[in-house]
Amino acid sequence: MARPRKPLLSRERIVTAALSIVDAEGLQAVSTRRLAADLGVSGPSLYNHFPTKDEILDAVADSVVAQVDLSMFDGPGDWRTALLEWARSYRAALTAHPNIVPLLAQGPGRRPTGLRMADAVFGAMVRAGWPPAQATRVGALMRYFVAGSALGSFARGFVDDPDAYDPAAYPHLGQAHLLADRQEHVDQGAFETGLTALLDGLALQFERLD
Amino acid sequence: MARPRKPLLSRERIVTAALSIVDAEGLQAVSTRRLAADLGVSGPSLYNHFPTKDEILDAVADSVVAQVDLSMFDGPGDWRTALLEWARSYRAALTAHPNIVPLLAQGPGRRPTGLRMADAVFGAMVRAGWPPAQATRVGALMRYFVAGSALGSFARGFVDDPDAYDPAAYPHLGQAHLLADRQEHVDQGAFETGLTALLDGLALQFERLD
DNA sequence: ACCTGAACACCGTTCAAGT
DNA sequence: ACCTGAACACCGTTCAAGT
Repeated sequence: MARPRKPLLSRERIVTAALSIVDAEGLQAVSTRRLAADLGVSGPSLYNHFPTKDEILDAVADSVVAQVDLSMFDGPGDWRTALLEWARSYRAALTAHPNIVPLLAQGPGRRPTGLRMADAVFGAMVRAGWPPAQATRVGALMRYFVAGSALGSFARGFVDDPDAYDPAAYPHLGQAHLLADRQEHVDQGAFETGLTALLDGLALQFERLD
Repeated sequence: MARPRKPLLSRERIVTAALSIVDAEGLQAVSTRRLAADLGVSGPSLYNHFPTKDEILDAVADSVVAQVDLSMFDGPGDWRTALLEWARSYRAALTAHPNIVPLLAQGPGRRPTGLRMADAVFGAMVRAGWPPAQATRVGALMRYFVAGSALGSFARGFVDDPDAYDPAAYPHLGQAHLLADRQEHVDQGAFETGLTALLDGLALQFERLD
């Protein structure tokens, strides 16, 4: 074929196709040859649009974080409600693409949407009366909790097999295998419980500021 | 050489060597050939001790989680102090081997030390008076926070270069490049602030139980 | 500028062969 | 049982060649 009049690829098409593979078959299923085949081109073509495979996956992670709603930080709402809504939107974006979450480990700093998010949270917290140093911490610790909840799905680890758990070794986990079934439910409950606790605790600290 | 009288390898030696590579050069530097070379054997030898490379890395992750102190759950202390000390020990174990953290994404369920940890937390919370359903959530949400804090080091993302941050795009991040320097400090502060908030919030929920 | 096939150095894993 | 070298199908990436 050689060069067509109109480019066959674009960064956007590549990112979309890569995310499809990640969602359907996991991170490890993404190879440059496979991704290119899905797009109807040959492997090396991708290098006209991204310098490395890692940067493709970076862009995929960025596209997921871009789905997080940040509008609650513009509105007139109080900081607590804004953090609550942001955390839920953030978690929803991540759990919609769970296979991508390990990729967020590299930190959001270099990714533009991660920066935009950090900026929005920090700005809103300062506007609400948090001192800048505290505002930085609030943004970071909320992110820890949300990322951890999407990443480390506590219940996902439990196998749906009673024989997997020796009661002598794990005396309190007799019912652990039941959790596999209700994984999403457990995660959801733990997330909401933790979110409430975190915001309650931050409210106590905010009261003590003056 | 063929088979020696005494085995050259053991699961433990393999895990130790793999962790050294992960710590020094990152997850991606671990290949079966490289790992075997560090151990003075040829690549396929590893398959006498582990069925796959993934299981080697799983064992490495397990060995890190095994460093977490759980003794505070046996003692006579209150649940809040136990959770506080556990969270710090947990975070210390993970931040000592930051490159391993993305691997924890697969969940702790299948790994024996992760199960032992879940069992200890759950048992101690129930003993302290938390209803079982809540005790499960408490264990999970604490894990979210600690894993997230080790994983997503908020500050790590910031590049130590003022030009990296266009003030028009990120109006509140003018000083962001300063964070790179103080990354560990920021993370530490955010972790402690979040930990206090989380425990304060859980204490409020605990009071409302009866 | 943007795509191609060929090529490079590397992977994880299998397996027959050695002791 | 535990190690070896050879081999398989794959990888990310480079590059000269095509339009």
